[in-house]
Amino acid sequence: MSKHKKLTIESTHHVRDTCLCLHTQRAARALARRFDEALRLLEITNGQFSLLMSLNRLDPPTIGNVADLLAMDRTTLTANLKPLERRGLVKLGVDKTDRRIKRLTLTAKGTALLISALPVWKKEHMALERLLTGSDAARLRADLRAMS
Amino acid sequence: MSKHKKLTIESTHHVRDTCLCLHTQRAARALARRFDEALRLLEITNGQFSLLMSLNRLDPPTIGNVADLLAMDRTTLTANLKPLERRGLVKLGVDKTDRRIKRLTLTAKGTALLISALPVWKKEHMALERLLTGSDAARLRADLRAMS
DNA sequence: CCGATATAGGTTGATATCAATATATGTACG
DNA sequence: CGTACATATATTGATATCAACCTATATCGG
Repeated sequence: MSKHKKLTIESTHHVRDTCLCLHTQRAARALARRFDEALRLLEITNGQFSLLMSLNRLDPPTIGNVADLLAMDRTTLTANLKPLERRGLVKLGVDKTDRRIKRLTLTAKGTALLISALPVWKKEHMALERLLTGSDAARLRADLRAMS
Repeated sequence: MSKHKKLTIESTHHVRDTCLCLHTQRAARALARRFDEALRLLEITNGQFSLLMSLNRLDPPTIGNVADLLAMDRTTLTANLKPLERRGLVKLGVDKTDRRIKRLTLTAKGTALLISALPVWKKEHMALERLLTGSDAARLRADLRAMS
């Protein structure tokens, strides 16, 4: 009996209109394109910007630290670091007391890049927030965090 | 003068805490993992589920139609269709009156797959919504659409 | 009909994403 | 001390993502 169910157009519309995963993937793609475009002159992507930014700490973070912060698989982060290391924006060093651990540090070049990227981010983010008039950006962020 | 600015920890924290692009990418990764995991037994990913679902229409959509709906680059969609076509879930046909256009249709196998995926999606989505207690899911969806 | 332009889609190359799996190092217990 | 377990990271293979560029088809103006 249940094998012979039909797939109605209505159930498709319901998924399409309510699925928070789909809505989030859509927004993620659109926002990635928007910020990639804004940052293009600096030759970094939105993801590289966020990753580099997360390395600006007093104590150099580990791969695991950053992967957790970005809600990203550790192996994805390993892959993402490669082009940044190749370009001399990031340096990987082994921890002194635990040789399993790698410490990630921004190079001077990486820091300089972030300094010039900051106003670009600021401008683009203000433009983005203007799309949310009537909405509370803080609540949106809280919801996104709750789903992460 | 402005060349010698410093990159403060505070500005890093500000970006990290407010950037809607970063928050959305994080949530998108986490939600993708969550739904990929739920759908694993059916051997489809969240993106394949959304893509297949968007083909359930009376008039078979074109590549461009679906790419717009998913806020996805046309060339990405072309790539995503390949494994689905290989597995016999989707069929690509040329439009009769305009031979530039391809029409995408679900096969019987694709439809059957969606029918068994629907309750999985429903269960997982309800669990997700429970993470948003105290928030309005409709407003969250509206905000995500506004940024797309 | 023909040349210019526009539209639909595909191809290539780089990076991104993750599961499954493997290696290396550290820790705890017997 | 040494074996078992745990932790941190890397490698591989598949798919996802997009920009830049390319091809094929349609349409429009003359």
